[in-house]
Amino acid sequence: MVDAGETVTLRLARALARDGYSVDTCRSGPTLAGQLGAGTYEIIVVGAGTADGAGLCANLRTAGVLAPILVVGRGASPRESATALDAGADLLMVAPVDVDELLARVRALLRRAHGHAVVRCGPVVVDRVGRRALVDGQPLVLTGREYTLLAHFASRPGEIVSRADIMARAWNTRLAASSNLAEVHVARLREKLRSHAWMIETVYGAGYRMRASRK
DNA sequence: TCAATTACCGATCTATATCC
DNA sequence: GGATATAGATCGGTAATTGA
Repeated sequence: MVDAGETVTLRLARALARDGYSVDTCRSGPTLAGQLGAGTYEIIVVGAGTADGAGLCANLRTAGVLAPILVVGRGASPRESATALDAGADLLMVAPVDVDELLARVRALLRRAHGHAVVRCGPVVVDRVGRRALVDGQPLVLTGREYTLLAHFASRPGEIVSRADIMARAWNTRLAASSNLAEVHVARLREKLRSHAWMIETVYGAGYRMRASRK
């Protein structure tokens, strides 16, 4: 999420995080360019406080960024809207933005970009667009962090996921590496998986591995 | 030494009650 | 009826303890 107006950004970012999204924020296009180098994003939201939203869109597209871009404008005229869309924006919303509508637009853009992306790993099914998870067809009630962790594991079955990777994905590495947050949340996730807790296997000294079936 | 578990705390959200 | 205040619930985090 790019926005120079921090108050608005924080409010929307908080709403997105509450909905289970992992959110990075930055205040300008150049800052975003640096962050894009460090990782990939499923969607980019350009806030109303950004000086040149259309220009930023154009730069992102020129740089080869394919992720959907949602631009929040300040009462944009039809001409300004057209400029932003032509520059590479996928959707334009006019501030002030209703948070529920923003979340719905984000989901819609992700649907358009990915289709109904469903990740399956044995009895676990993760709907990445609907942000739901099922085990043996039964819905799992997960918090945002727990969902992020499960989706991350499920998309890498059989692959060792290090704690550093977990921290980077779910916490954007903003916390100290000495924190045992990953352990705590994995434990909570296992608790909710109940009889399927075996699916998250500890790889001593390396991290965790998601297994689709018992050995 | 590393990983798992548990208890506890603070921040935030939500539902309900009260007041104007 | 709408706005505001309050209490309880929930979530995310830290720290301490235990076990392999």
